[in-house]
Amino acid sequence: VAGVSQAAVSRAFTPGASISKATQDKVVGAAKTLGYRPNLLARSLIMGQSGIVGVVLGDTRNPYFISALDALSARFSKARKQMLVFTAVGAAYADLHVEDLLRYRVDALLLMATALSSKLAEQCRDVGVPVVYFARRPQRTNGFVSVTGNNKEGARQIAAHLLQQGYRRPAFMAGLPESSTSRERETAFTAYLTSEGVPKPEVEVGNYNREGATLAMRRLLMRDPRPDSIFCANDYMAMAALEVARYEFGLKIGSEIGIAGFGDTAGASWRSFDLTTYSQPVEEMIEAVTDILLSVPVRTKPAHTVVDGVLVPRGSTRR
Amino acid sequence: VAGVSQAAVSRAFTPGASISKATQDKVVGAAKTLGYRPNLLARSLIMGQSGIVGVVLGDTRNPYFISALDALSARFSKARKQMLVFTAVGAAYADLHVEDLLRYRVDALLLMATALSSKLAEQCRDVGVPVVYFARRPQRTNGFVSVTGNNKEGARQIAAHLLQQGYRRPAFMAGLPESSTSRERETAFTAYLTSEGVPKPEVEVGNYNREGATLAMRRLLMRDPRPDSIFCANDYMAMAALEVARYEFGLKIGSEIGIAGFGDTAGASWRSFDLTTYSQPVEEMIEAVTDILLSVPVRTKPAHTVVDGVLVPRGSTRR
DNA sequence: GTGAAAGCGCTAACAT
DNA sequence: ATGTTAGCGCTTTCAC
Repeated sequence: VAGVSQAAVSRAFTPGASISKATQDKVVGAAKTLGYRPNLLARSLIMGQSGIVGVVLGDTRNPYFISALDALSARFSKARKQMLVFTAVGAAYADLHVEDLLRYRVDALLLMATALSSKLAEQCRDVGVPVVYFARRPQRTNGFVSVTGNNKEGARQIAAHLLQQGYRRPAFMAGLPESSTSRERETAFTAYLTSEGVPKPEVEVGNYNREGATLAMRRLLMRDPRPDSIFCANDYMAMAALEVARYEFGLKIGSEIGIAGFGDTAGASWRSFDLTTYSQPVEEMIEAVTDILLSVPVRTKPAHTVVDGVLVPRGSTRR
Repeated sequence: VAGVSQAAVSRAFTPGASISKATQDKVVGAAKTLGYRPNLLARSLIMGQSGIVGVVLGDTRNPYFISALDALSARFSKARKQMLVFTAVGAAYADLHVEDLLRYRVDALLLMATALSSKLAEQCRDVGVPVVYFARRPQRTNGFVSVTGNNKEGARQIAAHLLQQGYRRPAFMAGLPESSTSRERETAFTAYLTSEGVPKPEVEVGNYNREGATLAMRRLLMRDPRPDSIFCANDYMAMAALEVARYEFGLKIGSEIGIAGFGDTAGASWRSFDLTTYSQPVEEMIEAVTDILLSVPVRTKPAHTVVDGVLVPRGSTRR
């Protein structure tokens, strides 16, 4: 090295360490000329924590999760945390990727729009790796943490809005039938309708993707009697549904068929869609996630954070 | 441990190591009951390579890069490589994030739709970390590798297509003026037009985002004489431009105004847009990237890989 | 085919 | 405020 001991170098790169300005400058100067950078892998080894959070992203088509990733990256880079990212689209469970992430000794796991088998989830807990679910809830609640939008309230408000606009035969397009998100939205939607004396809505499954939503919408519009409005479990499917109604069935959106989504995702506000929806505030939700993740040792936060959104009425449900 | 030495355990988890089936089974069995997983951080320390590739994503709004990330993740998880991901939207350079990535001893760097200051780029080379540019080209070509779509050929074909459809006053909407991608598309577009005796196209800058594209489109459509067709530097801006023309200016897309994009990104084929574009085959481009990244020590690949696309004519330029 | 010992680059406790 | 020493969990010669 250039003049000092190994330990001094370590201290020079540790923010609150006891070191004199003089030696600190010497070390930093030498580092600059040598192109030296502390090896954080080695630091992780001894410190027992890596500064890395594992992220598994289950749905990349939906721009909502991308903006969430974006917000997450911004917050993490401020906190000097890194993200080890996987996208696990097709797979039902994120297990495979999580197995790898665990080997890299991630400090925590964030599951966005995906779930974990309960076996592996328990293993994570045993190893002491906290697991946070984003926009999804774990099957068993024991000791896992989740951050979601307000699915129940949102679905309720959409239902109320549809009835108030004069729609009498609302239908529901589900996402992935096994996802907690879709189920919660469906249940609350149906509950409100029946409480108002409206018959149980027709349901088709769109699998949260475009092709599924297109097929599901065709099936819904060919039913007899035809639904006069559709609540789709997310905006992404709603946009596909809207195009089917407009371009394949020649329906006037709003007056002849009402369409609502969920999330107020990028695209919903575009003129081509002008989609009624219930917002899921990304920034707020990500803040809740990072609050949990960055205070890893502490666990004072409530197990399930539900972030309220707001009804965003637009042209797609205007009669 | 459960019966054997430390070295044996290591060999049990190293695919091609010399170990008997019997001890291997013993070790794996013990590992399972203990919940043991090899610590890849420690392995990285001694092996001198981490198995991690640093990815900096410069444009998350454009779904093209998301699908690229998706494809990348799929290929990497097969090769048991990890991705340390940052999104660096606002920033002109990815330097800040790269600095952090270097400390984690990433084996390679992938810059998607973003660039690096030449100072840091040189440092990467000095440390022996290969830098791959995706959909962007480095300023200085020395020893850096890039994978791009065929910007020149694509822009040329778009220009030819517009003229052939009978448009006589094409304009260009640039992305980020400093990005190589936008510049290449503009240059080739202009070159073809002038070679055909058409006056130099009007140009406005849309900054690759929706707000910028909306403003740029308004400016273009208020020019006198008004352009009769617009080539936008990517699909994402083209979709915004199309909505401005259709909903704000009441123009019939295709007959009254031609609009073309670049990339054949998600959304371009939707009925609402039906956008003429030149494709950038994600899978092929990502394959080129992974070929380079996964053969790290070797460097036989050409420095700049250009992946051909194909003209996708759609309704937005049909007169 | 297996075990012993050394060392990857760092931090932490202790001594100075 | 600084240097010394030990050790984080692994892979790797080198014996056996």
